[in-house]
Amino acid sequence: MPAHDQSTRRTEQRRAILAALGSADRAFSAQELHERLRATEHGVGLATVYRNLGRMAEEGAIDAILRPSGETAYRACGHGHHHHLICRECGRVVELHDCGLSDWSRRIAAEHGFSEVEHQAELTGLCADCGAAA
Amino acid sequence: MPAHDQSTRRTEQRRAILAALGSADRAFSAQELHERLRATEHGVGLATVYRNLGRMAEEGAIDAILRPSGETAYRACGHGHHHHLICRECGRVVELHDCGLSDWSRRIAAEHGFSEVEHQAELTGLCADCGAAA
DNA sequence: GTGTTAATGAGAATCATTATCGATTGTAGT
DNA sequence: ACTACAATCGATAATGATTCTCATTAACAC
Ligand SMILES: [Mn+2]
Ligand SMILES: [Mn+2]
Ligand SMILES: [Zn+2]
Ligand SMILES: [Zn+2]
Repeated sequence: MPAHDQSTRRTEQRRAILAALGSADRAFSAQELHERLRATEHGVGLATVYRNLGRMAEEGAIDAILRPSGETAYRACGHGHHHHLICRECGRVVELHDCGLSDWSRRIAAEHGFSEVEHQAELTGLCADCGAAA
Repeated sequence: MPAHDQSTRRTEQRRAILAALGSADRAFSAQELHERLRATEHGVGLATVYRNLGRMAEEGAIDAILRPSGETAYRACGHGHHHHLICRECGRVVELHDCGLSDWSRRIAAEHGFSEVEHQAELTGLCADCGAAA
């Protein structure tokens, strides 16, 4: 009488992580999220934060953003192909569902005999608020 | 009578590092470069490899490429603004001095009230050789 | 409820990168 | 060529992020 089921379980920790990401408009690293979760509620173990972020990312539920420092940050984004416009001061993230690279990418790939080409792009700058700090 | 000079010294190690980078068409991480240098010649200390790559990168002498894993790889590139087309199989790097993002970047920035916007983009795929491995 | 087993969490282990600091060495000056 | 000295090197310790271990907990199908 084996309980045969390998589906994903709805744990309290995962709910907390998703909730934290969902309410923010910026991306958080595992460390940052762990810290933030420690305060509120009952906290979530660091390993659990890493595990869930990693899983959710490969399931496509959230987006992984690689910071210039090399750390990975995560954000609950809308679906479909898009890029990010990130404020390098406050971290605010704007989703860009209007991708202007497809044509360029395709053309370059052909010119150099490359196949199965993927592209990755990101814009960084100062958002309206942070840019006001003249 | 102090020897007042803070210029960059021409050390044997730096020459070796530059030579190794210059002969390759792919990017190397500090670890990889250290390993490669260990075989040939008299080898260079790991810390020295890190120091010099870091320095050369911020001096603009070489390019730093952030891999998806988070490690930083370096390559001796041509000057001026450009992007990279990288084979995800063999690591070959093609410099793209034809940047097709300026317009898109500018427009997006204006639309969202961002200023001082920089863009970063990279194409990955299979080069002609690696794509032949049907 | 009970059983099965995915999920958790405290802490050890990895791995890349950085910091130490005494030993070298490039160089301007003589 | 000889000196003086700061820049550089290199062996190694330290850091920091991420992953692994494994005993304990808790979803959830029956
Ligand atoms: Mn996104
Ligand atoms: Mn380059
Ligand atoms: Zn901002
Ligand atoms: Zn290739």
